[in-house]
Amino acid sequence: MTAPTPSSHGAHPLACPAGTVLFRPDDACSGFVVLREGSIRVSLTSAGGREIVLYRVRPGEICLQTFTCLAEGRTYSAEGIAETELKGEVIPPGEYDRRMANDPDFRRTVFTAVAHRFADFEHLVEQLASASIEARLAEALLALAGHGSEVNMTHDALASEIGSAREVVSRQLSRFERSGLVALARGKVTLLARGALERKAAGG
Amino acid sequence: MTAPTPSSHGAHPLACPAGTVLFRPDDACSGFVVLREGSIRVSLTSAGGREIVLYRVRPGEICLQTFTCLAEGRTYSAEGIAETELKGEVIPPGEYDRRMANDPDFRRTVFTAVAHRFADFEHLVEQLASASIEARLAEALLALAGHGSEVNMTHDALASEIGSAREVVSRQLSRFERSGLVALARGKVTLLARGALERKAAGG
DNA sequence: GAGGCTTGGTGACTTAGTCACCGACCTGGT
DNA sequence: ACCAGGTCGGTGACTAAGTCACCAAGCCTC
Repeated sequence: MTAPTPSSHGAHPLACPAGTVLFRPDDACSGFVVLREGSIRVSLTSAGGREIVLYRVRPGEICLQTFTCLAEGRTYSAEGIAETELKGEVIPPGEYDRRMANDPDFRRTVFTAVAHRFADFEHLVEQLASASIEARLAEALLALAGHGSEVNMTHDALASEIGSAREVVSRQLSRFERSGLVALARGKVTLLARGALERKAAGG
Repeated sequence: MTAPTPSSHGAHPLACPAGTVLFRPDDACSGFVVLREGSIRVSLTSAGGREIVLYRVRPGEICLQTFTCLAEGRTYSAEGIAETELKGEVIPPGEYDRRMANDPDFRRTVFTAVAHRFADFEHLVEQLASASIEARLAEALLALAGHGSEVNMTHDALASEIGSAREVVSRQLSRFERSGLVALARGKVTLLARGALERKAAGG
């Protein structure tokens, strides 16, 4: 998959530091974000204060929220935060519409990205509806560690990743630690046994 | 919102009785369904046998599964069943691509529908992540009853609607019945107090 | 190095989900 | 009509998950 190539006309540059709030619920959408560098975390916070991370936008991917807002002319319903420094372009709504109509490559890229996101969403629903905390946490740790073996996040942040509560995550991490699967330190989880975690993630 | 107008070329008619399985996980997608009459229930069944209804396709709406399959050239990941007799057309993949490229109205309709579906999905995730069974069941009953006041479904089917278990639904329904919110009969729930149910659905 | 904030740990409790089982109801056949 | 087998719903007992209240350890700033 390639990122949509930004047009030289209409698009304006996007550059902001880590921690920037890009959008909140009820914000109007200022344009279609084409990310070149960095990572955006998109999350929902329910009435009870429970937060859940829906997905992350990385270079070459799209922000589904933004797509939805542009297609229906509505406001955002989730929150988007820059997890790292961001670089990219913002294609304003008019320009976005024009390119969707006239640029087949752009259109195809957007579609494929939307479809892909949807598959992720389905996975999220399936996990929420039927996977154990043990499995969801193991999966999240593996995903967040990437190729490395460290996850630098608080238990609270991990709870948001899987849509659960901090205490629940703490207790599950303790169990993982006692089984020798991870090592714990303040704000950090070190994976010691990927294989075993993968088995847990698969529900074994 | 208007349904995409079927082309006189390429599309072939769809007509099948209630209960027909339209697609299962891993099936290839035979084309884009434009529904004129009826209702398709799309659900996921996880490894543990837990089923959850993702959404229903009604006239003027689209099947997101199908969109995903066509956009990425992949197989289905969920199951689609005709809840009622269906009438409509199937637009084969090639024709679908052509119309997405050349027919702005068709394209806009598909986009809007995809965006709308996504909003529903987000709501589902939010509910799964943080709403109580009481609230989810109340909401489901109100949605399933529509303008009427009867829901002709078994407790098992209701459990699939909210991604829970039959026993849990039975117990919650008993509580609703004791509070005078519903009346219960085999395979049927009658809503007696919509207002109170609406309050429950909102988390009150 | 004291005070305040963030992070994590824990016990007690509530809510939800699972398992096993039973009884009521429905349907079709004889 | 009666019975057999299937579907549907109810229930007790247990486990898993989420909530609430609180405390202790680390960390940061002044």
